[in-house]
Amino acid sequence: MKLQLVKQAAGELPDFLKGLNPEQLKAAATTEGPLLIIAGAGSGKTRVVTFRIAYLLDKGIAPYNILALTFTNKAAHEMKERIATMVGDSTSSKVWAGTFHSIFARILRSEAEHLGYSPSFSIYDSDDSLSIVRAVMNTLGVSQQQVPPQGVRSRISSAKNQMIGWQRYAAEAGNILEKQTGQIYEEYEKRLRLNNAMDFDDLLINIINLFRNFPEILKKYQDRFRYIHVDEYQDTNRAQYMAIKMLAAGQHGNLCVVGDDAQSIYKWRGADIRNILDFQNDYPDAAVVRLEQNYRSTKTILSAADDVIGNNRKQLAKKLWTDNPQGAKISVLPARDDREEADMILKAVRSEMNENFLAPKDFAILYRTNAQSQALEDSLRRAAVPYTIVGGVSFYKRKEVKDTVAYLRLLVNPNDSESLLRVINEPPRGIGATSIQHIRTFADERNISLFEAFAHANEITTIQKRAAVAAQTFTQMVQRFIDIKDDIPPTELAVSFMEATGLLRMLKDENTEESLDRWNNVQRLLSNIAEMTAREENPSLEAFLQQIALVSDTDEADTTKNRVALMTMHAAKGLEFPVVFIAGMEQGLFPMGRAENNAEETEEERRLFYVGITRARQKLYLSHAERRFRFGELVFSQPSRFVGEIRQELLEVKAGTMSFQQRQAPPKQQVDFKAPRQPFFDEIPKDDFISQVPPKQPKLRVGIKVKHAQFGVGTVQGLSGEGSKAQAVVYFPTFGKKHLMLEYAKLQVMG
DNA sequence: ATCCGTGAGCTTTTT
DNA sequence: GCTCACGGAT
Repeated sequence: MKLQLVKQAAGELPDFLKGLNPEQLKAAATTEGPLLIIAGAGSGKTRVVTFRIAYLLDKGIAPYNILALTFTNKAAHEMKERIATMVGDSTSSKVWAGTFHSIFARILRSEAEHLGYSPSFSIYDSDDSLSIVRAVMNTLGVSQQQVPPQGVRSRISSAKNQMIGWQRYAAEAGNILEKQTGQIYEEYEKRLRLNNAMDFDDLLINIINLFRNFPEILKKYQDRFRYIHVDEYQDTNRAQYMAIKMLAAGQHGNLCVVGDDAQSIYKWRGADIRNILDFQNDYPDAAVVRLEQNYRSTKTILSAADDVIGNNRKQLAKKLWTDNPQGAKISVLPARDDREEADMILKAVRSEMNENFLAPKDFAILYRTNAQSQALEDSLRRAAVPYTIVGGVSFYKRKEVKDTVAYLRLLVNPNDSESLLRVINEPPRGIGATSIQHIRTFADERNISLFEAFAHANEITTIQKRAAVAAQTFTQMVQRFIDIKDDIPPTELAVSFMEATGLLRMLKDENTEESLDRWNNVQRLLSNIAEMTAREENPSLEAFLQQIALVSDTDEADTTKNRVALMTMHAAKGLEFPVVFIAGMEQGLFPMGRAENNAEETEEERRLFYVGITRARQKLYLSHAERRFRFGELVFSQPSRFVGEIRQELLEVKAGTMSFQQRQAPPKQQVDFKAPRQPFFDEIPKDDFISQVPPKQPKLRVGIKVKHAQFGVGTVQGLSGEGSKAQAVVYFPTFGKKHLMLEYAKLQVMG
């Protein structure tokens, strides 16, 4: 009966939908009204959503009537690409597909004036917002020693995600800490406003404010977005939930959400799993489709995932199954320490490559924290196995890149005082903290922006003439570029502006390996602008800045290259690999220490493990170390309880130097912390070690070559003073003559 | 203003 | 083990 219905429907459906299974087909073809797709790991979720959109287009729905919201740029790109292969580039590119933040930023930019922002508002990332919190704390006289700024920032952010403004936050503040946070919150918000800037949270909140206060604008977007898709719905927070609800409340309101409650791993960032659990309450007439057939993994891997997630309580009913073969058992690799763990993984990679004809790109090594990548990298590098780190320290977080971005922001948004302060002494312009303080007071008194105050520095009696001249010279330089901003192409503008700032010159003149690296990074950013100019229809510096504010390195990871991928399990969501390693399966690390005694957090960690397991198609390895370096200290730990949640017959322990059984049975000899420690790694013989300690005072003479940490190699030209007053005059080819205090400057005598 | 050493905090995870 | 703010010294 049901099958017949499907068949009937299928008769009218375009051919390309025929490759779908009945559930997938239902999900793709139910285009009207609210729809909840509960999509288990590896059940073809992305495929279904892209087919659904292709189907809508095929039915004649205009591409700009379709909205698809994702969490990462990567997911959005992938979706667009897949749609493009089905309907062509020109149609696909008109579909509104992007991250919450980028789509909302785009809308906000065209509606900015309604909310009192200018369209060229700056977008602050979490580092920027942290430094504003710090600055605010300084002006309010709150000690950063007593109140960690990081904590303040996260309290503010989580308040914003729950749409609690500073007024309400302050009113409801119970303890001193909250009252203090409330004050900082207020000042923080005011400063962002003055700077014509939004943080990530504002991009969501301001959309809601816009829709709330301007019904006609809301209606415009409700009419535009007739078909709304939300990916990873389980990860939406309160604000995202509200925004979606408002958009879908219009006369069209065809809302399709896709998610898997078992893969909710962003609670810490404000994700509210209730949003998906309660979808059917919010939309009583919602259709529900469960995608339960897994096309990705072996039976073994799926059973393990099932064993693990079964220990969580709150779940939507679903049962994943697969037609795939049973597959190999899951290997457990017990190691003595993190280095041995890395070596065991390396060994396994090599033998898998040889035995199963796999290439580096078929492997992923996943871990809980980025810090774990170090040992793994070392191992792979030594063995010359090509690898790539996904995520990690972002290109856009490097100082010189942030400085360049700040310069460019200043160009499009001179009100952006944070950016001004960031770059004012980069290169040094002789405007010190005291002068800046006075200029700031001047700005506050006249209620003008810091930039304007800088421009009128000559009227400020409290600062030195030299500083005033420097301040004005700087603003005049920036102003010259602001004046021609719209008359010349963005790339040309950016390049000549950056030349004029002196930043490039400074880096070049420093002429060290690091500074040339930095110079290159600035150039790379500039060439990104050129790239965008070539790609976009009407390129602008504003658009470029908005775009880079919202991309992460995870999005840029080049998976096309044939390399072993290293990343956190969070970064791995949505990906799949034939062979997956999960490293660091230890109590205190995974689950994290703080989660161990907290049921909810343990459940979230468990979901993260579930995500990790289900990335694997054919083979899964779990490794753990008995001890590892954390915070520069050797830490001992037990194997993770999560490993024990997988039924024994699915596991196979690869004996390392010690067998798993030995450590699982209560060891006869508990590790005695007072006992002399086992030699760790290849211990350095004592004599060698001592000989490496440099003598307290290097024996310097005139004419000898020395090495300085910053200036490099130079020649000693003179010596003076004794004991703590001892000084040397050293000539460095690239830096010239330097007077150095021997007590501080650690000079190495060159052999 | 700039350079250096010190000590605290950091490691969850990201748009 | 690393990074960053801070303080002391020049």
